[in-house]
Amino acid sequence: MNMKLYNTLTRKVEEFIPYNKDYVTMYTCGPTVYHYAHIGNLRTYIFEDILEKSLNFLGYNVKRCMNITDVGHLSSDSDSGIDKMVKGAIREHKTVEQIAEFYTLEFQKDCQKLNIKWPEIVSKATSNIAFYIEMIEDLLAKGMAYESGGNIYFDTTKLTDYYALTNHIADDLVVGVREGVEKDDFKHNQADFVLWFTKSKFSDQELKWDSPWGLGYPGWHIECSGISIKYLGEYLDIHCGGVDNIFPHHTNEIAQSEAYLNHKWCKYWLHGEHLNDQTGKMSKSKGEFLTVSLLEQKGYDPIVYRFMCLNSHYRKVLTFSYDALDNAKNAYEKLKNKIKSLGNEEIKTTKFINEFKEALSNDLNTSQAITTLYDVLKSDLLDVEKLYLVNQFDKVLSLNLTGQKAQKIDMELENKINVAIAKREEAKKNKDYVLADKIRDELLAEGIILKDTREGTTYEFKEE
RNA sequence: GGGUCUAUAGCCAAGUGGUAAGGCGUGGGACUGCAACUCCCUGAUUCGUUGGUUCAAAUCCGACUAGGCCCUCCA
Repeated sequence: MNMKLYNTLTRKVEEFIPYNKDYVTMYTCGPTVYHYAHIGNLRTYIFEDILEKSLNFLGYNVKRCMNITDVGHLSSDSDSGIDKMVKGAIREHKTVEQIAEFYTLEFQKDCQKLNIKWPEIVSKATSNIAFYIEMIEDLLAKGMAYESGGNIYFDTTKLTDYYALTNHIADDLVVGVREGVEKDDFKHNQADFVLWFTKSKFSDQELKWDSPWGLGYPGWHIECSGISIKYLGEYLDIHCGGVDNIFPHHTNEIAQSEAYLNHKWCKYWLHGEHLNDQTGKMSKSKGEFLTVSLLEQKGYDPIVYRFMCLNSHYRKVLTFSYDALDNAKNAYEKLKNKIKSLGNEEIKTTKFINEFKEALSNDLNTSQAITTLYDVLKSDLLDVEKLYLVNQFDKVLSLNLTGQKAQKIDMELENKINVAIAKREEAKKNKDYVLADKIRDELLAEGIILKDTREGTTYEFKEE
C-alpha cells in the first residue's frame, strides 16, 4: 500500500513516490542541546517516529538521519546574537561541550521513555565542519554568496523561488515584528542569512574553526543541509521538522542546498504542529516547563503522553492540559486492561491489517489507526488472533500495549501472596470484611493489586 | 500589514459529495460483602455563521466570525 503524505511544498496530500524504489531517505531536524526538551518539542519527534515506523510497516526501507545542534544556533540573527549553546554554558557554569553532552544524553533518555526510536544516523553539527566549508566555498565560487563585515552570507536575490515553502512576498515581510529582533547591517538584502561567522564580536564563542575566511563557526542553517547531503546523498525524499522551522530554517536549507547541488533536492516537506498550552505556544521560558521527568514525577507513564499525541493528528494544534492528559491516562489504562485479558498466546491473522495500513497511509491518521485497534478488540476474532494484531499494531504505535514488565516472581513472595489470599478468603467467608480489606490494603501497599473475579481472586503487580 | 492553518457533543476525535465512526467522561444496569477490573445500555434532527453550486453538502465555492502559528530564538 502506498503512503500518502501532506507536502508543505504543494500544500496537498500527495502520493509518496521516493526517488529510489529500494529505500527512502528521511532527514529530521534534531534538537539544539542547550536545555531539556519540553513535551511540545517531543511531540514532533513522536510524529517523526510514527512516520518512520509507518513507512516500515507499509513495506518501505527507511534510511534516517538526524542532527544534533551543538553550535551555531543563535538566539538572534543580529549582530548582537549569542549562541544558544554559549547561553546554556553560562547559565550552568559549564563548557559548551559539557552542556552538549549532558543534554544530548537527556534527550536520548526522553526518547527512550516515549518509545521514540533513535535514528540510524545521528550526527553532531560540530562533526562536519569541513563539509560546510566545502559547500560555502562552492556557493561563493558560484556567486550565490558574498562576504560582508567578516561574515559569509547567502544571497537570496540570486534565487527566483526563495519563498517556495511559504508563499511569502519579500516586500510584505516586516522586520522586527517580534521584540528583540535587530537588523544586521552587513546583509545586502533583508532575507539573506549567514553561512559562516568570523566576526570578532563573537569572541565569547567557545568553539571556533579555521576557515578560508578566518577563525569562525558555521551558521545554523548550513548544518542541516550539510549533514543531510553528506549522509543521505544528493536526493532527499523526506525532510521533517516542527512548523516553526518552515521559515526561515527550511526555506534557507532549500536555497543553499539546491544552489550547491544544482538540482532539486528534497521532494516532501513534512511539518509537525505545535503543542500549545492554554495560553498559546509552549515555551521554555513561559509557564510550566513541562518535561518528561515532570510528568513522571506527577505519576504519569510517559507513554500516556504518547497515546495522547497519537489520538490527535500531527498537523493539528493540540492543547495541553492535565484534564486532557488524565483523559488519555484513563483511556490508556482501560485499553491495556482489555488487552491483558487476551492471554499470552497469539496466532497470525490477516484481518484488520489492511484497515490499519489504510489509516497510516492516509497521512498518518493515527487516531483512525487506534480506532482500528478498538475494532479488533470488539470483533469476534479469537483472543489469540486479537493478541497477534495488537502486537503487530504496536510495532508502529509503540504504546507497550502488551509490554508486561518482566517480573521476576520469586517463590517466596508468591507463597506469601497466596497465603494472604487464602487468609482473606477465610475472612470473607466469616464475613470479617474489616480483616479482608486490611489484608487487601497491606498487599496494595507492597504494590500487589488483588482482583476478585468469578473464578476466584487473582493478583498483579502495580506498574511503575 | 502579509503568509499559513484550524473550527464536528463536556473533552479528544474520524469523516475527502450519498444522509454524523471511535475513545474518555457523564448517567443507568450486570457482576461484587464493598471496591477495582470487565461487560451491557446511554449521547449531535446536526458539523463556527451565512450565501451559492448540486437530486444530494460536515465535505465543493464565496463572504463573514473566532482562534492558533510564522514574518530571522523555537519542535
